[in-house]
Amino acid sequence: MPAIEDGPSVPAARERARAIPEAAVARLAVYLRVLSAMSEQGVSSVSSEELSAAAGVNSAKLRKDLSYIGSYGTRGVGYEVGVLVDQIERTLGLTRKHSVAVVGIGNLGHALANYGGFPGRGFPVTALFDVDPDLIGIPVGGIPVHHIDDITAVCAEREISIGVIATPPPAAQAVCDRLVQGGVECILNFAPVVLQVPDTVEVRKVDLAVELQVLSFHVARRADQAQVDAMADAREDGDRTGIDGMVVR
Amino acid sequence: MPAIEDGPSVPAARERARAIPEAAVARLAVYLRVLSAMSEQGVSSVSSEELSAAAGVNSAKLRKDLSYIGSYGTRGVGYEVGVLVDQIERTLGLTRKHSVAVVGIGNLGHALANYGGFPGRGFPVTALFDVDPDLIGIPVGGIPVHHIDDITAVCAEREISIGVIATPPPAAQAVCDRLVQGGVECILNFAPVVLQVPDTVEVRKVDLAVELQVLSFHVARRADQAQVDAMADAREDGDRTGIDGMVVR
DNA sequence: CGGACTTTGTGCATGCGTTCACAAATGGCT
DNA sequence: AGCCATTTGTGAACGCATGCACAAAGTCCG
Repeated sequence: MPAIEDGPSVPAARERARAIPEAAVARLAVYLRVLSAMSEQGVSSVSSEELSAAAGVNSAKLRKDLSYIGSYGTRGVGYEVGVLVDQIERTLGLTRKHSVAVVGIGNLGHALANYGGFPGRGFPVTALFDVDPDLIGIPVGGIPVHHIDDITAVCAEREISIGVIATPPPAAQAVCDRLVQGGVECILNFAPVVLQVPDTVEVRKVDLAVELQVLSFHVARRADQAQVDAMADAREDGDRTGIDGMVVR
Repeated sequence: MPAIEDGPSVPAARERARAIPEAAVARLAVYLRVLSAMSEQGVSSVSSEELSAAAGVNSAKLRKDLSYIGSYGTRGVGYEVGVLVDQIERTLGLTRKHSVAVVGIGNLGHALANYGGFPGRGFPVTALFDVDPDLIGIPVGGIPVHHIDDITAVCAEREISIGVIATPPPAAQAVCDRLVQGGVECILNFAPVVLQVPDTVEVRKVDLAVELQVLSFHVARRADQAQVDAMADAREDGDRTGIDGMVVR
């Protein structure tokens, strides 16, 4: 175990963080949840094979993902659940609490606010905002609702690090601008709008319509494939099938 | 023009669908929304440059994405908005309506049910399910709630093509199994659980906790980077900074 | 104590997706 | 009619992520 050794040690550990592929980060979060569940069930050790199966990924990929955060496994044995949980939490920055603000207390906003201390601890929702005068002042999920005009001030004051936008599309960009002005550098956007932000700000988008449309694409692809198959079959006995014939199986 | 020649002819048009990268499909959905908005504003023609800017992507990528669905642009001019909308809708399979079932009428389920005919038409929510006896029979967003024991029967009967899981984590797998048994081949999963499904079924996952944790990672990365910068500065005048010193700016 | 077995960590090849850069095509202008 | 400006469509290079396959490392058992 090296002493302090300055140069390489600390920055190396820090810069490694930059090298983790985005996709791997998302998977680490999944591993973390699985590991937490195991930990609660008293499992103390796990192999890459078991963990990867539980997380639904390839075991080699899992090991590579874990290697991004360091070598915490024991060859011939596996990983210690507790150690892995700690290391992943550290890598994901979950050792510090991140205050979350939710803007737009419609159906979705309600759902988010009531999550309370978000799934898998560590994300206290500490501020809510809306335009509707009827909502302001009334607590939702124990948290009072402020007017969106106060976003900038409140976010700056409470050092909000993550802003969640759950407003109707037309309001999203204006809300986003205020969040940014209030010092928020990470935004989770549920509004179906492409947000314009300075490149110091990180945006992640959850778009229901897109998700459904991607699924729709797969339904269509499947139907087409079934049709192609049917035509291949039909060709064998004379090709009697109409081009737009629908195949139900 | 080849006669039957097996492979190429009709299947070519169909197989193209299979060749569209998943990532491109998701972007097509975004383009579609932007285009619809333009169409409503009376814009009839658009260049790849304009459209890509509005969608927040590189113009070359946009053109390549559009090329996956065919050549519908005019060189020197651009694309006709209406044509593009039609073609994308066709590719995404939006010409047929896809009935959607939502399972789990908690906060999130409510939000989903009340979306009504989902953002950007074409996804009527036609069935709701929950376990809570108090909810059953009472309409939410105009749609009556059934018991989850009836999932299989109702889905089969109404030819539901997309199932949305918005239940607590422990219930998710069982619900999923019933949806699959009812003939649902596409599932949108909001529960933080890795679903096990036959590989004929397509699952897309929306995981709030993962999204937040990825953002958290970025916050941490940024803080670390600031720290590294600060240490580099400090080193110049003697390196007095403690290793775990936090840098607030 | 040594050998066999297990499991990690990773170099390498493969494949996919993104980006560049340019030829081909089209409309408008003189 | 011919040329120029513009913009598409795509071949090719690049880069990243995935998956394989194996050496290194460690445990367990006889």
